[in-house]
Amino acid sequence: MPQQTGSYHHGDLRTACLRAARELLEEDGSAALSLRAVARRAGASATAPYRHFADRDALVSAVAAQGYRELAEHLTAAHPAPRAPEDLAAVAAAYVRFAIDRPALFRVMFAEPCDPANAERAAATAAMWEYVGAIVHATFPGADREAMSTAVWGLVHGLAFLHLDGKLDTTGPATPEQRVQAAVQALLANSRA
Amino acid sequence: MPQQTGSYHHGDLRTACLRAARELLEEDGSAALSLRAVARRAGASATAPYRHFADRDALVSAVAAQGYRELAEHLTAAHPAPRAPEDLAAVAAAYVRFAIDRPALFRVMFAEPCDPANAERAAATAAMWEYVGAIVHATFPGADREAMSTAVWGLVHGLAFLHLDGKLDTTGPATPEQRVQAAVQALLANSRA
DNA sequence: TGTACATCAGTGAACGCGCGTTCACTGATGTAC
DNA sequence: TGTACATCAGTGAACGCGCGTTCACTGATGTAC
Repeated sequence: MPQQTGSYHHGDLRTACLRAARELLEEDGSAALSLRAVARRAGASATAPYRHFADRDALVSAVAAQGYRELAEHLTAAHPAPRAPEDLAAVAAAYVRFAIDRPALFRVMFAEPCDPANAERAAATAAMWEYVGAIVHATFPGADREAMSTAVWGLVHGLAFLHLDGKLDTTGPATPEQRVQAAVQALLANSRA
Repeated sequence: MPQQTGSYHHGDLRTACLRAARELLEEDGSAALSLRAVARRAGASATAPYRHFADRDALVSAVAAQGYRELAEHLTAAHPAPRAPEDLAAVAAAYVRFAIDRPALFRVMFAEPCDPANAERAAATAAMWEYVGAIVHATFPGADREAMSTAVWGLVHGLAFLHLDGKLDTTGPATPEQRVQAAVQALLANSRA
């Protein structure tokens, strides 16, 4: 029976690789992840990761999947049960904050071409949809759930990328959170008028 | 006096490189552009582009700038002078259509790390902001222009990326345009209720 | 408890690849006389 | 018009790089007796 946490040669190279990948992403700021660099950082030979990942794509997908889970936790922490538009704006701000704090990870999660059939990624995306759908439904019970979910995710996702790519004028004193909340509220307030 | 359109060795390698880059982007679907591949496709030696571009980044920025100009034209063509939310939804749909039809170019424009100081890119971004600001102001004269522009660009931008990255459930019969318009309208309609 | 064996995580050399960039060059074009 | 020269776009060899992946291997660990 193989042991999970034992002290085989490395101990837990799979976890070490994921941690190394995260470190590299955060240091570089670039979303480019190489198997060799990850192995190096994990203190293993260049080919050791092949014992744990079928190929480079599998490593990248595993990192992305981890990111999806963390994002879900981060959003839940921002507001456990959003019911009002203001709650939703807080979650939106948290989404953008997550992207700004982990730009390379966020790009790996969303802007990197990858195997679309990867089960871990597909499951994570589905979970994200379920989450967005649920809070949208709680906030706008009467709305077309699918359309509204698409709009809300689109909005926060776009705000995240515009921040990441420096497309927003950040010369003012406003924080990203303030900008996001102002944008969301402007949309709602104005369409009410 | 150097002639612009003459028949020097190649004629107009700069233009040929840009065209080659576009072809490669459209064929690959990948946003990765290499100077060597571009030169090859343009029928020149690997180093010929250095007569026209300082380095790889300059080439990529030139391609991106071209993309920004084309996007602006594309949006203007979708609706010359948007004044109502419906007009805006049409422009939003055009934005997403542009991204779907030229995914690799769109990624080069927005999701590729690049020299943020590049003048051509900065100018294109500024022009984009002016355009969005103008149509937002025409459609919602009373709104906070900056916040509303941020929200609108964020929304369409996010919808574009979610489509590009296959994060939307596309199993239904709806076209991307319909999905985008439904999303935009859901947001407006519901916040009115 | 001790020994022989099986497993398999990790190694390290090697492969072929395409890349960005440099450099001295060549040769077609344009220009001065 | 003809010749000598200057310009400079494009060439091709070469550099050093990091990459993904393969392969036969080694050696620590766990297991059966």
